[in-house]
Amino acid sequence: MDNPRLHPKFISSFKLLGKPWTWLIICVVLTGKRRFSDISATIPRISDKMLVARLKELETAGIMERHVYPETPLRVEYELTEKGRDLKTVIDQVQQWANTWLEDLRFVR
Amino acid sequence: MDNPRLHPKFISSFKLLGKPWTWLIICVVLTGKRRFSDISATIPRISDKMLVARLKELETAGIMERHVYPETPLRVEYELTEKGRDLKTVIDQVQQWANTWLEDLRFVR
DNA sequence: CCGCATCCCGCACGATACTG
DNA sequence: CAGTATCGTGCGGGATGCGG
Repeated sequence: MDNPRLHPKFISSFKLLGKPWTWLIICVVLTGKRRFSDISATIPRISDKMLVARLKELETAGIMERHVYPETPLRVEYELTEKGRDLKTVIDQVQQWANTWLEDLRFVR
Repeated sequence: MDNPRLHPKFISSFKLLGKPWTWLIICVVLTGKRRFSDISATIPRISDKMLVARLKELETAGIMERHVYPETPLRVEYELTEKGRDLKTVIDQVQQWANTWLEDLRFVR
């Protein structure tokens, strides 16, 4: 049996989606615009530095949009593009798989 | 609007599936039993060390099975469990998303 | 205060060589 | 062939600083 080829697009998508936190960030913003501090508070133990880095990557990839409102205090909101919202189908599948196969190990490392 | 809660099972699954190479490894073994060297050759630039580490993790998680045939030369084959094969739906969704939205950027970093 | 940059440090990761 | 051992390096985590 021949080995399968890994499609370049598939490899590319995991260079982005395979990184830590990325999925959780998308999952949080999936339900609507979120402020930086909202995302930070919703995802346990993510550092500001990582959150900034991942958000920038997602923005560059055309998955996330960044809106700045120059108020005081400064307000920045993040929103998924259509490309990003299309990832909901993927996330739904992961959720379903997790519900089927994973015990509720709340504190796994 | 309230922030969504991140379901513990979803967070748990990300701890495994969010690691580098994991998805590509699953993708390779998805089509049938594979030897260590097959997986290594199919995935570009993965180190033996990482491949061993990820395979062990997947085995511990009940996603991958390891079969040893004590021949000479030694033959070891890896195979997905039902739990692992169920991830095909997720991978199919990612493939579809990639086909829709990604340019064929073969050499993106 | 909020969003983000900078600094330092430890650990995961990468490359290479070696073993049963 | 299927892994181990070893050594460097770069990325991620945590604390702190800083502009607006």
